[in-house]
Amino acid sequence: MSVEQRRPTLIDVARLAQVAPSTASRALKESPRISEATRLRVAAAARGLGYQPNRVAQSLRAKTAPFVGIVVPDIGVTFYSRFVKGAQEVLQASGYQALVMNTEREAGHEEVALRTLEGHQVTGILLATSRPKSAEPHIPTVYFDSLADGRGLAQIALANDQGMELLVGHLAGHGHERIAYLGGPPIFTSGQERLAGFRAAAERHGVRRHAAYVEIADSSWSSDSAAAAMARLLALAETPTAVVASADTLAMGAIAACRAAGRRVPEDIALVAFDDPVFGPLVDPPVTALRRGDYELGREAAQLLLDGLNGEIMTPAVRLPVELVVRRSCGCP
Amino acid sequence: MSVEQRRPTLIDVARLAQVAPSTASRALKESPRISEATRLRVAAAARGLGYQPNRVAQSLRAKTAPFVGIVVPDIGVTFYSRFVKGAQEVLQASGYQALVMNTEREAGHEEVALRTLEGHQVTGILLATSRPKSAEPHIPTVYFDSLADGRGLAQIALANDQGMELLVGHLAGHGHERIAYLGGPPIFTSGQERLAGFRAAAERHGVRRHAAYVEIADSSWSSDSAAAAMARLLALAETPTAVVASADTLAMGAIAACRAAGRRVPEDIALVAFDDPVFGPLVDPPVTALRRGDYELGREAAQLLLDGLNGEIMTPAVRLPVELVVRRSCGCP
DNA sequence: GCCGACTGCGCCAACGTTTGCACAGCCTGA
DNA sequence: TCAGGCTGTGCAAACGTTGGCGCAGTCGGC
Repeated sequence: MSVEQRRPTLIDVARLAQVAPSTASRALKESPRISEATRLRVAAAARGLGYQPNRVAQSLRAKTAPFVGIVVPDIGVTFYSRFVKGAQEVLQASGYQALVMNTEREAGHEEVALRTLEGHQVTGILLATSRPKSAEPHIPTVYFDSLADGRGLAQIALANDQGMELLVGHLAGHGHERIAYLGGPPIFTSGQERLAGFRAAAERHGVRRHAAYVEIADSSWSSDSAAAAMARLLALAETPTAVVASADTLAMGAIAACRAAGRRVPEDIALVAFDDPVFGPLVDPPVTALRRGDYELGREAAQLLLDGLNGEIMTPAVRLPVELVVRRSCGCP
Repeated sequence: MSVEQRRPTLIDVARLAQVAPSTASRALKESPRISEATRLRVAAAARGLGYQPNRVAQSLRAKTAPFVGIVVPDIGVTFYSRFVKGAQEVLQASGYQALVMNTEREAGHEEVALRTLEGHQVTGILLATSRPKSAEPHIPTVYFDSLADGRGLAQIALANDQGMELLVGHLAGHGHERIAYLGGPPIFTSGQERLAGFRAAAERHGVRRHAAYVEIADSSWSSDSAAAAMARLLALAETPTAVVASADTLAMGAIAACRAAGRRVPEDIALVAFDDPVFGPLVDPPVTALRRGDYELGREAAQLLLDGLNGEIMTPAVRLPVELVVRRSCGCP
């Protein structure tokens, strides 16, 4: 009466094909020194039983699982979900599964995530959360957005300073002299680089420096917290004439804050953003922003890891360029 | 000279603590019949060595891995990435890791994904891709957006017809009589339900039926393809006065198409959408849409799976309500 | 003072797969 | 005729963990 619910194992296949398990294994693996007749018999048996190799057993024997951990701050954010998707594409093509972990931007979670991944014997890690000096995992790792030092197998990041130069240069080229920076807390390397890049670019373009012109939203990177920060900028006696938002969500919050305060963008205050927002061309006003190639970033990072696993890393530190997309929010004609 | 790179195993811990491996295992598991002294000795040894249990070996022995597969059409889409995040939250709290697979909306990929997950001995599956009749996995599965029949452990879906009633009712209440439907190809159950729900609601509200008033974008569900479909609607001799878009990306494409054609929304043509778009309040015009609770959906689905694994499914088919958020695009005052 | 119960621990098998090694049969060449 | 090589297959160990079972020692009750 009881139906055999157990999934068929290699032993079952071997028994059906009248060979030893080791022979069955070799036959399925296309290894040499197996006669054609046996190979066919085993293949038929496997097909007949609907045999699927047990990856867990394979991993145990191989002492490494076909997994790559991807650690991101928040997969609910469009950029990271695209990053993950891009990475998944190239990883799957090489037989790896992605194990995605969210850190919620908390150091403790990152620590737990890395240890969990180690416990699962992952082959490699893509670490996109990049606190400057978290404990280094004992597993081949590609760092995203953290070129701090020579950690891991390789590092990849956006050209944060090139981006800031593009944004600030564009605004300065249109005569803006009071330019503010609206960013998230600079706990990640990219945040630090963007703020530093902003300052350097401002200096280069002779933009007046003003301590109050750097506003930091809270660690949620949410539009709401950016709106609050923007409101503080608007409350200044001498308000800036332009704002550089270091992320798309922040730019959206800034627009909302301007509307609430009755300031028009770009007529009263110009706005540019580092990240190109989803539906950016359709918001009012369309946002001038830097385009990033989210998927490419993930693909590139994954490829870097795969290369590294094969010992073929050529460039251990890659910078991906960004591109300025001019729309209406900067006040261009 | 050679550094011991091998990660410490339970055997190492046992050796250091001068006990048998089985004793070490029990000591770490807080199982009874272990003296307090031994427990402490083992714990100290484990800590000293930085021992991390090998999950692969545990899984092999347990014949099931602490993984839950999550199969989605496209994690690059905001809704699914949030769904995944919500699910991950509750799964991790119960010690499961999420194994996310993209199907790219292709049946073949779904098949491969399911077999891969089985190979990895996952404990359960959240299937959010829901073709009406794909092969059923042999693993406890919660279906999202597919209440077709009594498959799997449980099913969860949005209240698609309630949503359509809200949208069509709202438009009809404002006097619209020529209402068009702009959807993606109805290959998934939710797409079919929305189209059917639209038709039923239109009938109920006495909206004139017109074959040309149903336009289907291509399977990419992209804004661009929606724009093309919208352009076809605008080219009609008697254009509709209102459009119901069955997804946020489609609504965005529709707005873009209207702009390109010089039609104003909502003055010339009203627009409502099933999904609340990211940054929806900021697009021009702000879109009247249904809000879904993306994260909650994922959380709920995961909880349903966990309950099912414990044999405590109360309601095998859950419908999550949606909520109408009225903004400007529908032409309300 | 003896028997039974209980406590604390070790032995061993098992999970499913892979692979080094051994071995049997056959063929070739001297 | 026999050594040596080649071909095809099987045996067994190993990966790290767990849990059933058994065993030695102690303790308590009669």
